[in-house]
Amino acid sequence: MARKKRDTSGKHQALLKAAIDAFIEFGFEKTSMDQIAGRANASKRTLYNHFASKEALIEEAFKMFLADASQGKNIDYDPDQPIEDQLSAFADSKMQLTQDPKQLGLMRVILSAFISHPQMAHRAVLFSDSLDDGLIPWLQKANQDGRLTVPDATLAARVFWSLFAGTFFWPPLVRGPVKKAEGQKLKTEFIKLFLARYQEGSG
Amino acid sequence: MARKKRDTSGKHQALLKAAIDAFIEFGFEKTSMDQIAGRANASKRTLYNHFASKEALIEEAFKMFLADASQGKNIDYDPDQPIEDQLSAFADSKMQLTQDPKQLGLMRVILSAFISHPQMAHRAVLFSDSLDDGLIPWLQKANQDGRLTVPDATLAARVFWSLFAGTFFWPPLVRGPVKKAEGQKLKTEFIKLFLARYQEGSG
DNA sequence: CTTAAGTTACACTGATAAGTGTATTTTAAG
DNA sequence: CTTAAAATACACTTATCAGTGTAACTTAAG
Repeated sequence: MARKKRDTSGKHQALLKAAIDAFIEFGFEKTSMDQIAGRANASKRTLYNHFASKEALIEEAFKMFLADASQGKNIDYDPDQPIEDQLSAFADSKMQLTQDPKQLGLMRVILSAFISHPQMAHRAVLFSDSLDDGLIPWLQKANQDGRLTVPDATLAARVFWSLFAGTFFWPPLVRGPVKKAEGQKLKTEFIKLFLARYQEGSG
Repeated sequence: MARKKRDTSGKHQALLKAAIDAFIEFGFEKTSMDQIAGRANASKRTLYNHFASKEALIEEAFKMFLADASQGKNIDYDPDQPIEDQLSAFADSKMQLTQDPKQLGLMRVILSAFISHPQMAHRAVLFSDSLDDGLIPWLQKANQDGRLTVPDATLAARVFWSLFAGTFFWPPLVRGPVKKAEGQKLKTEFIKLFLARYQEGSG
């Protein structure tokens, strides 16, 4: 006889959104639960009815980030498109992650939480790492197609991601977005580097 | 007639060291000034006589880090040594930065402080960036020597650092050191990539 | 309308912590 | 030894904040 149960997902989302916005603006440590409740036009008690603790909030925020980040994760292999154009498009889609101030802000918050709350560190593997996965099948297809020579697609994907993340993912977390013109120049060079190794097939 | 002035640098260093150790162990936010003073066997008042605030302490710690990091910054070009061996040695010296748990801890603390205290962000440029400088003169010499084709040594140095930092510098800050065997495999691949582009001279 | 789920207001606990003021004691330079 | 610099003990102010308890109020489902 489960009686009445109301849909409270609206409040739930509003509270979570308010928390994320506040974390981005003031940082995790400096945001109080009162602030969050106020921002969501809710009472603190309601906030605690939805989320057991402040940490539960950042956990939820992290889940949202992961969901967002895996959007547009895949790169579709197109046999008729130049290899470098496809790689370039893939790189662009990843670079957007740290070009959007909102997403960048959220990533900073999460990064900071990982660093100062070692209990969360076990989740840290997911941060940034799964971002290269989408490239693996693409590399395998390009390899089968004879347009690249990639004996180990997993390794090559990690190389590609290391190269890009070392400029377009990690540094912006500390310093803010990379400048457009500079970014393009580096991106072009990175792709040349990648193709120099995997296009002609050196041992 | 400046009278007596005693050398208090001993206490000063002890306090700073205690602060750094505590920051590494508990994190910046969770370390109290009382803890630091206690750890240095000093009174809190003395701590405040040496350092105006908690932030002054992290600033000092950052200066120490910069001093340490620029040690062994240079790579000496040797015309008789194989190119890849020299690059490998350079890479090793940089990789050590994040292999030492103590240094890694300090970098995490500093990174976290940068992220959660935007006032310090203007200093963030120095974090990680100057690390590739030492490579530029080496590349120029190798270029003059005809063993590499590097039209733009600054660009190539940035590429090299991006490639390595994307695996050996940034991720360890979040997840801890890279596993030895895996690290060697990736390092080798990175050097092959670098040489594929800059050894034979593609446009 | 009835009623229980959900929300609010608000007071409160318990704890931590940055930074200061000051009188007193220790230490080392001259 | 003398004396001023440096260190200490310690009480104190001011503030913040996570999380709880509870009684009253609002809302929507049946």
